Amino acid sequence: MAMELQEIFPQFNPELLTHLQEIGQVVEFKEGTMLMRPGQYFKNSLLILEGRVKLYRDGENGEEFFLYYLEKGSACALSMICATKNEASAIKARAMTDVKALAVPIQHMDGLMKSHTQWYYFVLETYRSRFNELLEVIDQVVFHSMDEKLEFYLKRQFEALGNSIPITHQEIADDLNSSREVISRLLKKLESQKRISISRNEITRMNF
Amino acid sequence: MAMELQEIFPQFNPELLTHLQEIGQVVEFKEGTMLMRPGQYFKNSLLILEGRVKLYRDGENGEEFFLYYLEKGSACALSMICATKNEASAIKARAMTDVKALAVPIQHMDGLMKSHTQWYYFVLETYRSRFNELLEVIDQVVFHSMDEKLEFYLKRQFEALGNSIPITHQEIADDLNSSREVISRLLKKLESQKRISISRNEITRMNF
DNA sequence: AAATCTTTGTGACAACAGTCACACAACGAA
DNA sequence: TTCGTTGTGTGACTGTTGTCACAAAGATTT
Repeated sequence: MAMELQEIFPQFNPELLTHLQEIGQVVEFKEGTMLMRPGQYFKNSLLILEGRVKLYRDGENGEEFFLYYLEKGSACALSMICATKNEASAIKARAMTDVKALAVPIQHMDGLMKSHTQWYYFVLETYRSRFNELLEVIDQVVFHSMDEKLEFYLKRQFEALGNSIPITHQEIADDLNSSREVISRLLKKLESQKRISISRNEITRMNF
Repeated sequence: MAMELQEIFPQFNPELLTHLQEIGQVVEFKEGTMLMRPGQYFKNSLLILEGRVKLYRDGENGEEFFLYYLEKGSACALSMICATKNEASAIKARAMTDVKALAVPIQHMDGLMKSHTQWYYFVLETYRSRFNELLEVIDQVVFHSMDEKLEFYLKRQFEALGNSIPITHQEIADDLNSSREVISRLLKKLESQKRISISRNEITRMNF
């Protein structure tokens, strides 16, 4: 486990890693589990050790809009932010695979920040990159039409999941807050341009 | 000036305030000036002392989408984030009024974080609230139609500027990345519902 | 007062996205 | 195999938003 942690967080020095192991606890989530629900309070900040977590923004009528993924080596910015303020979260997180994470109780956050420069940088960098990710999402929804949003979406999925995404048109539609028919049509267009290939439950990258 | 700072940042203790005054420098911006352009690098983190700054996200074709305002007592999250990472910014900031700000050189950020708990909380709180603000913006553009976006927009303007907003329909359209005609029509509808009243260069709150 | 510029109002139309209805294909279970 | 379930394809229609053209009202300058 010491080895493991060090590989996942190479930017942390041994003392910090040891400290994290002492105060943290490894927790596991089964695929499909919700790690976080809107309105829930945090007692821990989560560092992802293994697996993939999908973050959504929740609409008032149960819609779910895809924001970004968290993977090995990243932390949930919200769990850190809300944790420190003991505030309710505004997003939903679902384990896309079985997930292993290190839960660091929030009461240790202040101490870590002060005693470990690397932790402090890590937290700031986490905020910064999530913030930028949100800004990119805003770009997409504000300045682009559905076909461009879909391309952006697929690009991000390919980056995270490889050259073949196991997903239904309906799920894409949900992630983009659109409708299945629209997505199907746009996918057909991309397929006819030889940029992707479509089969049941799967989209494969070609000239993308 | 000591008095002034203390009033604007009542959560800071005297030592922190003194320290900030020593290392920081008061800078002024005339109305209309850009405090920040996309691609620009930061050397300072800005604390707003006076005036109102409008933050935009920039589109690829020169569009500007309104994100939020910064006012007295708040800091630019981006200037702190990007500052610490020495990264280029992705948003535009324009002084809506004459603005006075305290510029804190980035090389002092680490020290401040470590030596002043209140500064550390301030920075985290700044991130947290901007982050939530972005999430709310995403809500609006993703889940709502133009008339609802306009209502949300007006609500925020009324909150920031009082019961009368000096603005043209064209400017609103730009802020929402829509078109003047659409906004005019929707405003007319709100006026016919007695929720606002419209006159040239001005929108006044009624039952809003 | 006349001329000009800016802002707002409005109808007609086009384009895109969302909805409905329904057919059909792929897959798994009985 | 057959049946039922899930996923995909497609045409017709609707509603919202964006665009164009132009008129009119309100400011400002001369």
